[in-house]
Amino acid sequence: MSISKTYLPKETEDKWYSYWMEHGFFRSVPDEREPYTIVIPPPNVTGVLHMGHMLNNTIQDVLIRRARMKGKNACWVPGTDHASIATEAKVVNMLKEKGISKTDLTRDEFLKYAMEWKDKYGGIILEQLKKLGASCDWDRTRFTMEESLSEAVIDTFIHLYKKGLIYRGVRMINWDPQGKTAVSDEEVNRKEVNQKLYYIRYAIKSENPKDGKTESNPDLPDFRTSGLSDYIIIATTRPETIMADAAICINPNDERYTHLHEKKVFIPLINREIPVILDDYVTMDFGTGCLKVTPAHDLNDYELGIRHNLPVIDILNDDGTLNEKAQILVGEDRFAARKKIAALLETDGYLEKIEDYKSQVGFSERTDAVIEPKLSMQWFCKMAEMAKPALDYVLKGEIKLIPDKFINTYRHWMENVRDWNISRQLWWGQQIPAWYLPDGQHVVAKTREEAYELAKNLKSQISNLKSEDLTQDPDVVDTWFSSWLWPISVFDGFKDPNNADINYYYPTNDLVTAPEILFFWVARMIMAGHEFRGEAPFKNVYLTGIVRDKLGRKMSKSLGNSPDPLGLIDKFGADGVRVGMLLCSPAGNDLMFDESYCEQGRNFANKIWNAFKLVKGWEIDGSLKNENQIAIDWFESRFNQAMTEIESNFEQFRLSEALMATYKLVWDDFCAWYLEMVKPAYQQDVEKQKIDAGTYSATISFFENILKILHPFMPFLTEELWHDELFGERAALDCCIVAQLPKGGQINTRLLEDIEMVKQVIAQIRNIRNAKQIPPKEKLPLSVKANSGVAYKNYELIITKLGNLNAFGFTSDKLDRAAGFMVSTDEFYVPMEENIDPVAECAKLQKEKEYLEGFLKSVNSKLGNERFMANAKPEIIDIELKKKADAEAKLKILEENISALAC
RNA sequence: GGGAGCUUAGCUCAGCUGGUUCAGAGCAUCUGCCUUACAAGCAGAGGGUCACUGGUUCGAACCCAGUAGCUCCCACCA
Repeated sequence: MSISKTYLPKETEDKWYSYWMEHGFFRSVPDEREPYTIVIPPPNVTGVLHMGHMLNNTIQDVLIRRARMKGKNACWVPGTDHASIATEAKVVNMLKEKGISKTDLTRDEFLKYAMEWKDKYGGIILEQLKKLGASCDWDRTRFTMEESLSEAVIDTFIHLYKKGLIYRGVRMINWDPQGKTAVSDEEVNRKEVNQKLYYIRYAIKSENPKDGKTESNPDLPDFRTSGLSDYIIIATTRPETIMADAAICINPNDERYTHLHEKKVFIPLINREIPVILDDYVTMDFGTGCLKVTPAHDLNDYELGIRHNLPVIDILNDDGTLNEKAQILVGEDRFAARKKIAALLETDGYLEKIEDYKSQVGFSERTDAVIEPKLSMQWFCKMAEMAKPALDYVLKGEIKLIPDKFINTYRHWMENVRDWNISRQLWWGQQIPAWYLPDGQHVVAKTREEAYELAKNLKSQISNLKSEDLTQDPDVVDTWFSSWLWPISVFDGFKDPNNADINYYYPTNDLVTAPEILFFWVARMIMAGHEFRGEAPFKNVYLTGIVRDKLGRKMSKSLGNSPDPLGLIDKFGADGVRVGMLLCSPAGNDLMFDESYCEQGRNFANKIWNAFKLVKGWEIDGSLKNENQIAIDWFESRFNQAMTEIESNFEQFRLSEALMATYKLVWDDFCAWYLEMVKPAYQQDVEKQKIDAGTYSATISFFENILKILHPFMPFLTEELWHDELFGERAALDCCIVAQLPKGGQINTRLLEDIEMVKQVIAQIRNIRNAKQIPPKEKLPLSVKANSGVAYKNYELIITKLGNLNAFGFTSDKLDRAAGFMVSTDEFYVPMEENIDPVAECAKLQKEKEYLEGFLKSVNSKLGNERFMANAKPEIIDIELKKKADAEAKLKILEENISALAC
């Protein structure tokens, strides 16, 4: 049979994924084994796979596969999030394209469209995850808006309401005029924006009617010509809100304005009279020291308004246009109005000046619209009480954040947490289970019937209240109010709090997610875990970095700098991409992604494929003796050593280092050294090189173990090779995916050290070839003058083979006419036909000597330092003493050689 | 404005309790090789003022202080 020259991922990936599915390897049901559980951070149901998902899910899959191979009952629960704002926006757009407006539809009609749309386009992302090799238990796929999960949301709402943790209140909220919904503080991105600061004149109401402006004489004074000083100037970035002004505020200590105390002023253009109030909230040295107070459109102004009992005049519609309360520019968008009002003010002489100004403006995370502070009746969830235990889990280490630098951030947030605005003015989501009576009172209940029963018992209940008189709150809850239940709800822990699944799988083990949602999601899951199960929902939270491009920019659709993940898989194979993602993802740091990492991954897959091809081509000759025992013993030790390194890396979630340790073990130790040591030598006269049975079986066994440790990183390639007849007959269920990782074994450190020396000898021989332009095929002789304790005789075969020698001998004398080198204190000579250039040789030795002398000097100064001897740990001193002895021994030999060369 | 973190080779990063011949890895680069598994490869090599300045210490990439640059989080100065 012919084996392809390179590994061809396309021929294996779908095949093995289907095979794993068919044989139920991803399936998990509770049993007597120890569980290992991960719940996926549910991607948006309408989302498509991006690089962040690739990273995140590669990590989860590596963890889950490794747990499976360590004998645990590994369960990875997949699913999607209904993502109310994002999905509703998409559905609204889709309808708009069809010429349907959301406002023309009833709630039920809209939801029907949305559900159809979700069924058609939703969940694509889960199919994409399969291409990556994600070994989720697909039978457990959940959706945050499916019936039982929604029911959990409603039940928890009612539970928290009864407990007094959910309340309704008027609050200044972040209004997204584009999404027409409130968003939480955390969903507002503040960005610095170049703005204008408008200086506007407000006329002061005169006590004396003859002086000018009074209520009865509200004609506009002409500031341009009158030279009147009976006005004050305020600075604002939002001139379009002057019509909503309720007062002008000055600092009571501001001496410039004492004459304004108790005065009133007129709002320009509309000439509404407002008072001048005093509050030391106003900074005297900012702007003009006069602040226009607009309670309806600014949080601080709102609070000022409450303190001073000011009216709230809301001049904006929900879509950001001005309403009739503005009196002028009604119907204009807020930004258009800003420009127009500036022009009006200018025309009428109210505009003193305009300055450039930079300030922070809030943008909606979902729609990127400028957030409008707006007063609104909203539902809130009290946080302080729930935050306390959630903080303790992390501070006490019951939940570990990896990397731990996030603990500080977490603490800061939890200690300063604000109540959570959980209502959203949308239809796509779980509708708030609150019911309003015609008189405005409300009850909270799961169904209309229950609500009616409660309503009937209210004190001030209207006579003849009918069930139909109740109207349910039209809003839905924030998406996070369903996803915070995820680790519990996926196991039906609300509907059936004592079921076998939840008891077995909860708390889950590791959570892999992005630091961006540490508060949105992780913190709240911890709160919910504590509140509803009395237990943390997971033990470790691994926070991945943000995938950025080579230039360090966040990958985004608008920048177009994100590669298509499926395109990458197509190009480099899923295994190659997985390796590529991990190679550039140091724990907890952002990663600068570049395709070349995937290329490296693909090359690695190819390397393994070719190693397989080599071994596959071997034929056993039973009559041959095994002469490779040393190589076999060495690799076994090396393998066991690497296993402990890899294990330790995994324990610390250093996945990229675990991968690198594996990479080097396979590429360097196995392919470049071990296989080269044992592979049958090139023989021209023999038809086909053969191998002895002992070496063959050892190599096969090594290879199989290598496939196992590679599997979590490269599941497809390893499964493909696993089933080759090279490894013998396999039963249908004997798959790499469920193979058990080898247990660690003996590590012969002496042998490992010796082989390191041997490698150096071989490298030096190759160096001589390079330097002297000797072709690799030409065999060379080598003589050893062994001064250290290394038994080179044992390694004669290896050195002869890899150095391509024709003679390997020992000598007690230095050789002339030979290229020499040293490894540790041992001397090696490659006799040469030609004369060695004594000058060059001498220079080389002199250089080495100088280095050693310098080194020895520093060691000696340490050893001669009383304080060092007094303070350093004994083992450090021992090391220094050994350094000294080694250096001295080597120096002695060098000096002899130099004098022998007579230079 | 407040807080956290980062700065080590061209790139991405290790460097764990201050002490191995400690300045490392992978990639990239350069040189030589189409050697019978692999040119997506093999064999070698070069490459660093550990951001800067001081301090502590017998000893500092590592601890401390300051400076510069970058990143992130939080925050209501119109």
